[in-house]
Amino acid sequence: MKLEDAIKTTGFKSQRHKAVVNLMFTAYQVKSRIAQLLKNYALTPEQYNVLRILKGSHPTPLCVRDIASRLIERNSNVPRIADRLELKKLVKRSVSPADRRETLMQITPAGLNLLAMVNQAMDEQEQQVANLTEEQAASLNQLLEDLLQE
Amino acid sequence: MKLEDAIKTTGFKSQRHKAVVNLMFTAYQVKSRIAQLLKNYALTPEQYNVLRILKGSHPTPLCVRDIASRLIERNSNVPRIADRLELKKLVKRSVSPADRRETLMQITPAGLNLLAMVNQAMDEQEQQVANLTEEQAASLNQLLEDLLQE
DNA sequence: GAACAATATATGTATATACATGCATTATTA
DNA sequence: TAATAATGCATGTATATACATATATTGTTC
Repeated sequence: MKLEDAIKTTGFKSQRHKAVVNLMFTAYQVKSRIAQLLKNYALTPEQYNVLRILKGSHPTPLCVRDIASRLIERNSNVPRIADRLELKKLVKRSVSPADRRETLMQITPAGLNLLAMVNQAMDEQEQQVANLTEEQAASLNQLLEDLLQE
Repeated sequence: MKLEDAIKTTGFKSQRHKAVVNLMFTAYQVKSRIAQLLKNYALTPEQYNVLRILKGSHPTPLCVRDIASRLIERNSNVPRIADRLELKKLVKRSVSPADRRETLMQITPAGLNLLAMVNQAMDEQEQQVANLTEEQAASLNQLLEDLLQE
């Protein structure tokens, strides 16, 4: 569905104005599609992101601050996301011996298995999530980078 | 800050993959900038969007369903956002005479005043929120539209 | 027109965001 | 080294999202 129809707008005052709304709309739609896919595995997008980060460093554990610094949403509350992942036995936590203030997190074998299944499903549906050629994607990346420059 | 530095990633497997992450990241950054600006007026982005929608139809009131259908985030809980706006006396609610199931919402003069101030601040800072020329914005709009096509 | 279905909104619960505060631990410095 | 500052995380509160359910009202149909 086109943006104007989706949010019942008749017009934008400029392409720039439309682009800001379009950016929010498109990000929301893509996130929703990903969330739907993840629902089959009882994961939220945030839990999935934390699992991916932990897989990236596996078997080396990461402390809470390290995980937070790799998340897009900087105010995500990693301890509470970790609570839910730990309940599902997808990660385990331990106190760092080097600095007892730090909580180390590590993905479990169950977490790795689940992530492998999710990633396969993601790969299979990648064009349904975001239908772009490599050339279009490169253009988009450049524009998004420009957009944030002040 | 560049995307790779911001989320401490060393590489993406494709431009397409990077574009999906970049889309989320950029939308989050822009929304955060807007949220910061709105904080000066004690509004959340969601409250601001509802106010804008009500201003668009003013003085004609809208029912809850009409507002929801104009929001990007379709699962926003309009009754509860309305609770907060009503507490601040920025909107008023009434039961529809035509259909007593419907709750009509209308922006108040105080709401219109606040919105006028916010919109002026937005206009003054628009390049800080999203730094794009009209040409770049048009390209971005086309790419975002393509992205969602299945 | 009574019974049932559909609709509109409100409300409840789980998760997440945004931000403040508190506690334990480590680092600094006088 | 004792006092203080800084750090890392957990936890509390307000708001929002996602979705299920409840209630009131309206529409439909026999």
